[in-house]
Amino acid sequence: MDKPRMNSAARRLQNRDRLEADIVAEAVRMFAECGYEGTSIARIAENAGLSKQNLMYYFPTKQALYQRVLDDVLDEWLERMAHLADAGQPADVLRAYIQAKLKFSREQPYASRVYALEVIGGAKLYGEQIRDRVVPVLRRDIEVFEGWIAAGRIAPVNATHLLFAIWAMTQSYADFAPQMALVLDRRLTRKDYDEAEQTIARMVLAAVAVA
Amino acid sequence: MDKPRMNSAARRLQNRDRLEADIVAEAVRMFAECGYEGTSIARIAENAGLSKQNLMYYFPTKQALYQRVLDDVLDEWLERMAHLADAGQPADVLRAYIQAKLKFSREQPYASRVYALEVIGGAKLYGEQIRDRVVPVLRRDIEVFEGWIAAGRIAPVNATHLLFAIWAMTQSYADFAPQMALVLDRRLTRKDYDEAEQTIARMVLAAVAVA
DNA sequence: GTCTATATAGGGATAGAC
DNA sequence: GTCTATCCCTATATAGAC
Repeated sequence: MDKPRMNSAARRLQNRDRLEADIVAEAVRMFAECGYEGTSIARIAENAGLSKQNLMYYFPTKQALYQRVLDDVLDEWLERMAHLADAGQPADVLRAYIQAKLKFSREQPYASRVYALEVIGGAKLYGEQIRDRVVPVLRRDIEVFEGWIAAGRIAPVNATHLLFAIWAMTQSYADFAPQMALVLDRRLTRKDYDEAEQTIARMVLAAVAVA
Repeated sequence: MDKPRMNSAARRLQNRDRLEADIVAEAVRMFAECGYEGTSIARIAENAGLSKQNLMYYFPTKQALYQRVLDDVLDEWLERMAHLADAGQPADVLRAYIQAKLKFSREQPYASRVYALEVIGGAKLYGEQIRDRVVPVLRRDIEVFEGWIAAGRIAPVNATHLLFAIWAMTQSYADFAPQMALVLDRRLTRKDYDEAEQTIARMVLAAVAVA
């Protein structure tokens, strides 16, 4: 991937991108585990392998780093969830939606948790972005459901609460995984996620009366 | 309620109980809004109407106060949820369970959120109590579901994931209420909770194939 | 861009008078 | 039980040398 003849300015930019990505990855993990206030930039820097002052060269304030973390979380999530409701049979779309959201919980648990922590705390630092980037997507999904109902393609359920339910069930496999692990007396495995997907899909599809 | 002839020792105890309850109530709210590290005992004390040093007379450390907060949250929750699965038709028990859990989310959103924050963070400070007090209850519920399946009273679903799903859907009406408010462009009302209850019950009952 | 040094604030916790 | 005063630590952020 590295072009040997790349000029120095481009190499500098690439190094910077890589370093920033390392910092953000460590920040996601720590913000998820310890919360915003419980995480110090010194420990993020230490775990990312640079000094606190050096980290602050790349991210001038803790809030800037936090915003960047949530920006990246949303970028990744929106990219994965895009175009899911565009077309197809309701049952297939719903199954794909559940599968994609659950996959995100499994593959990016820290991202899911950072987002959840922000929402639970009242979205005090990131509410505007949620309003601008997340809410329109959710509203569009609800409209898709309502279109299906109007067309008689699924049973008449409350589309808003149906979406909230799907979101809640899939999200909890990231957020509440620690409690699930205590109940199961072991960490969640890939098989658990597959069984979760089947159970959730069964509930949703049975409620809207499509196979 | 106050007996005029109550002796001074009893009155002192009662005042202490009331003051501690005020402190805990304020602590629940602040821990839910700002997290453990984001909440200072000075601000809890200020909002509860006493000095920081005086608060520390009643709760010697911040952790002690936090433990007390979670103890009280669990007490309240366990009391409300007790005896729900003891008897009755599966459909009635499931409906009552959903209703009770959802009512807790509506009436004690801060309690739900403090608990959620602790779990999301990996239950680092309260994991042992969750293991001792919550997990046995959840396992018993799962066994009840499995008993119904074995007896052919409900369809054969994955009982564990069914319970996780019910927990997730009801819990989210406390934890994710801020995001729901953004989607609806208004705060959740009693009517929203009623509609949520109907939608969740519909999903659960349809999945286990009982009316 | 990375380092040493430091400013400045706030937090939890303690001591001791009353 | 409540107050004043204070210790000690950690945190974010900044200044300036190299």
